[in-house]
Amino acid sequence: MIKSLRGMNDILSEDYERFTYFIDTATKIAQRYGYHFIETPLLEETLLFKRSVGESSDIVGKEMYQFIDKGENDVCLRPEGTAGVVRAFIQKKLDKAGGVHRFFYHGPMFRYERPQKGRLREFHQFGVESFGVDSVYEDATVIMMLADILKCLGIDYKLQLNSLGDKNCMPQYRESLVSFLDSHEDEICQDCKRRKTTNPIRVLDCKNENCQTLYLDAPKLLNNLCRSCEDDFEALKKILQNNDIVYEIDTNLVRGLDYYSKTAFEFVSNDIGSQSAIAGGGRYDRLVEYLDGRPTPAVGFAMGIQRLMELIVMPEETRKGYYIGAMDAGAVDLVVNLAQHKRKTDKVSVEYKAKNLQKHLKSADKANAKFCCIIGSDELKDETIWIKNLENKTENKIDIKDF
RNA sequence: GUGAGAUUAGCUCAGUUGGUUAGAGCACUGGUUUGUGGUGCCGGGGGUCGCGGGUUCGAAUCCCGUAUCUCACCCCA
Repeated sequence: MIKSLRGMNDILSEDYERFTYFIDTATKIAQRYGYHFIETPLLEETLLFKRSVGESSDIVGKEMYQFIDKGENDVCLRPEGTAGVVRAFIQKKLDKAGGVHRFFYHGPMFRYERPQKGRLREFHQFGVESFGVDSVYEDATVIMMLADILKCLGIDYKLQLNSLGDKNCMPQYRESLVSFLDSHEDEICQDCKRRKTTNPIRVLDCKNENCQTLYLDAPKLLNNLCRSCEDDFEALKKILQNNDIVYEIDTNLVRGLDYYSKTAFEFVSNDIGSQSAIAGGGRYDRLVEYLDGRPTPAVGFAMGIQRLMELIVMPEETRKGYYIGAMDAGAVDLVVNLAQHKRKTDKVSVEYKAKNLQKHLKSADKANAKFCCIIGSDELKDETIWIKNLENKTENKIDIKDF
């Protein structure tokens, strides 16, 4: 038997119901906030991700599905969604056009990782990107939209907030952190020694207990923000408070991708195993110019659909449509004919075999139909059809021509 | 990429110190005087016990390899 590749799953039946319910809900809410759908290719030039996500990240360093195509282009399957959207934004010259552009997207992403609960090699993200607004109100609005989506799906979450500073304060902070790490070189773990050179900020969310105790004395991001970053962060907290969004500050929250600045946030859940992040995002004011566009402020988020799936509270299922069957073999042709007619407007399931009433009612019930419609020998004779409403248990006979 | 555990019917799982034709519940299907469903009764189909080797008179059971899933690390949505 040929099986799907490791970490790549089919989505069907109940999963598909949940999946589309999520997409529909998130789409509806994003549109309320003025976002428009954008579809970008699954395959992009490798350089795009190297320059946006960053070579120091694990995603680019070891998790990309990268290969040389028949035209000898170095390409890879997208490991995340933002880079492609930014590329499209620049390619369509929207950066030069000015104004505000808000996009949402959803689709498969690919990372060559060891799969486990809530982590697949092919997984689906829903995300939004807002271009051209530098106001911190936009950061807050993006967070509130995400909160709206989760609330609408009945998902419990915790929101963690941090500010990563900008080009004025981040490099300075990075330096002071590195010199702090230098002075404790002998005490930090192997991973942190590696991070010190590749991506020093990442030491902050090291899971090692020794490291964490040590870093209590390390310089804090939030204490080293420049004036404008500081003001924005204060404003952000206030806006969220005014709009009843509960959050907690986590000075060690570092996003894994290089392009973030200022606002960084993560929505987490305790109910999905060790992969607790269900959505993450932040501001990335420098990314557009990194990718050769005109400098454009931007903010966005992405959520992992598979991680949300089992948390989604689905609306109660209601009976829908018709079940049509015959109790007399001679009525089957008529029943199929009536079903075709009814299908122009309603969901219909037909039973091709003649059965007794009890069997039909059971099947209709199983099919979750609202009406069970039967033609037996009596009905065949007087050209009527027997209809029972399975919700309120009322039944009646009507002329076939009125069905 | 590293370490640990798991894998038996469509699904959830039993299966004794290795011993005849590997079981249950649910699901599917047929029948139950062909007119009343979501909990009646009786029957039926369905498994190369993940895959490949090995030990043994004999392996679902023990050993080795391998694939996949799960968990932890790493990292992230």
